[in-house]
Amino acid sequence: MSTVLEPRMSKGEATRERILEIAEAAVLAKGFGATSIEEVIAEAGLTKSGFFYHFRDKNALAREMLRRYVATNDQLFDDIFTRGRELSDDPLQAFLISLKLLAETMADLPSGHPGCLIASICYQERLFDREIRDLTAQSVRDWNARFRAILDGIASVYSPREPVDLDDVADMLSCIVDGAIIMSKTLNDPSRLERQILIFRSCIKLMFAPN
Amino acid sequence: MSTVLEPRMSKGEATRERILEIAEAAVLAKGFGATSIEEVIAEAGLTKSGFFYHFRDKNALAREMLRRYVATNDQLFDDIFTRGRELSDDPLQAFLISLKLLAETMADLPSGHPGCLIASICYQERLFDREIRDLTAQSVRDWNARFRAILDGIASVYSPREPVDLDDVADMLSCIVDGAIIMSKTLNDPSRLERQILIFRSCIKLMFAPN
DNA sequence: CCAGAACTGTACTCATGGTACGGTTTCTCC
DNA sequence: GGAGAAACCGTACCATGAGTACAGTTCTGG
Repeated sequence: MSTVLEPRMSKGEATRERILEIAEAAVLAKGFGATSIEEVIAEAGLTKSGFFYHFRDKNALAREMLRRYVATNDQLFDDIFTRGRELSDDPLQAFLISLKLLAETMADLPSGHPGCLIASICYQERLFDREIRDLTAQSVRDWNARFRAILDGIASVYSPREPVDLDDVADMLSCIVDGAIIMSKTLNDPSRLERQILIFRSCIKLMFAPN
Repeated sequence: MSTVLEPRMSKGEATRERILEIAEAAVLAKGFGATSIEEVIAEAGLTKSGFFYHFRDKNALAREMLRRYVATNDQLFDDIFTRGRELSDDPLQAFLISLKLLAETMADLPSGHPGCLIASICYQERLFDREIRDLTAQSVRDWNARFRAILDGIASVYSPREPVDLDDVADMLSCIVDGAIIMSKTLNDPSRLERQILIFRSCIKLMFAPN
C-alpha cells in the first residue's frame, strides 16, 4: 500500500506525501488518538512548525490521509475489475478472475495487509468530525455499489441457486475483507486474508455457477 | 452486551464491573488510547484514587475488560450453539438454526452492536502488552476451533459440493461478523450485521445441503 | 537572482494522563 | 458494637502532547 513518490512532485508535495505515509502506518498500528504529531515529525525528519505548515491541525491530517487511502483503493479496484473483464466476456468468469487477482494482490503484500483505515476510524468515531465520518460512509457505499453492479451483470446471465439479496452479497465482500484483515493481524498470519477472499469466491461460484 | 449487576456482588466488585462497563463502551466508541481515565471515573462517579485502587494502571483495565468481553461472548456462543443442537439432531440443521438465532440476537441489540473489542484492540496493537495481544489471538483461535468442530460434524454427514477448506469456512464466520459490525457502524445501519449472518447461512446451505 | 515556497527555532499556553501517598469513610464479621 | 480491612477521597505533582505565534532561514524553480 506504499505509494511511490512520483519524480515530478514538488518538494512540498513530497513532504506531504511522506507525512501521510508515516502517519497512516502509525494510525493503523496504534490508532489515531494514540498517534502523536511529535512521533510522526520525528520519523519524517522535520519540525513541528514544518508539520503545521502543511496541515492546519490533526483533523486535517486525518482528512487527507483518508482521501489518499480511498483514492488508492479505488484505483486498485479499478485495475483489478477492469482486468477481469478484459480476460473474460462472461460476467461471472470475469468476477471470479478478478477475485483471484484480488487474493493474489493481498497475498503479495510483503508483511501482510497493513490494515483498513475505514475500520480504524470506525473504532474511533468520536475522534473525528462529521466530514470524515461522512467520507468513510460514502466510500463504503461506493464500493458496495460497485460490487452490486457486477453482481447485476452476473444475475442477468445466471440465476442464483438460492434466493439471495444481491445487495447483501455485494456487502459481503467488504465485510469479508475487513474481517479477514483483522484476523490476519490478530493471529499474525497474513495468509488468512487471501484464503478468505478465495472462500468468498467459492461462495459466488456456488451461488451462480450452473450445477 | 450490558451485564446485569448480580445482587450478591460486594461493593468493590460492583464498582469494578461498573468501571469495566463504562470503559468498554468508551473504548468501542473512540479507541483505547483516546479513552481517558478521567471521563470514565466521571461517569462512574468516583475519583481517580478510587480508580487506581481497583486497577494498577490502564493496561490492567484493558486486560480485565478483554477477559470480561471474551467470557461474555463465549457464554453467548455456548447458549446459541447448544440450543441449536437441542432443536435438531441433524448437524447441518442445528448449525443453520444456531446461525438464525445468532442473527436474531444481533438484530435485537437495542442500538446496534456496540463493536468488537478484539477488532478495536487489533487496530491499536502497539498500545498493549504481549499478554493482551496473546489473549486476543487465543480467543480468536478458540472461536475458530469451535466453528471448525461444528463443520466437522456436518461434513461427516454431508459432503461439500465445492472443495473447500473447512478451516477457512470456520474462519469465515468470525470474519463476516467482524466485518459486518464495522459496516453497520460506519453506515449507521444495524441491520447490516443480521443480514450478513444470514447470507453466510445461505452459503453454508449452498455448500452442504444436498441438491 | 529573486520571489515565494518550504521550512527552522524558540517560546509559550492549556489540557490531560498518570503517579504518589496520607487521610477518611464504609462495610463486614466476630 | 467495635476493630480491622476494604473501598474510597483530596491534593499535590510531573510528563507529554496539541496547538499558537511569529521571526528568521534555506531552498527552488523560473
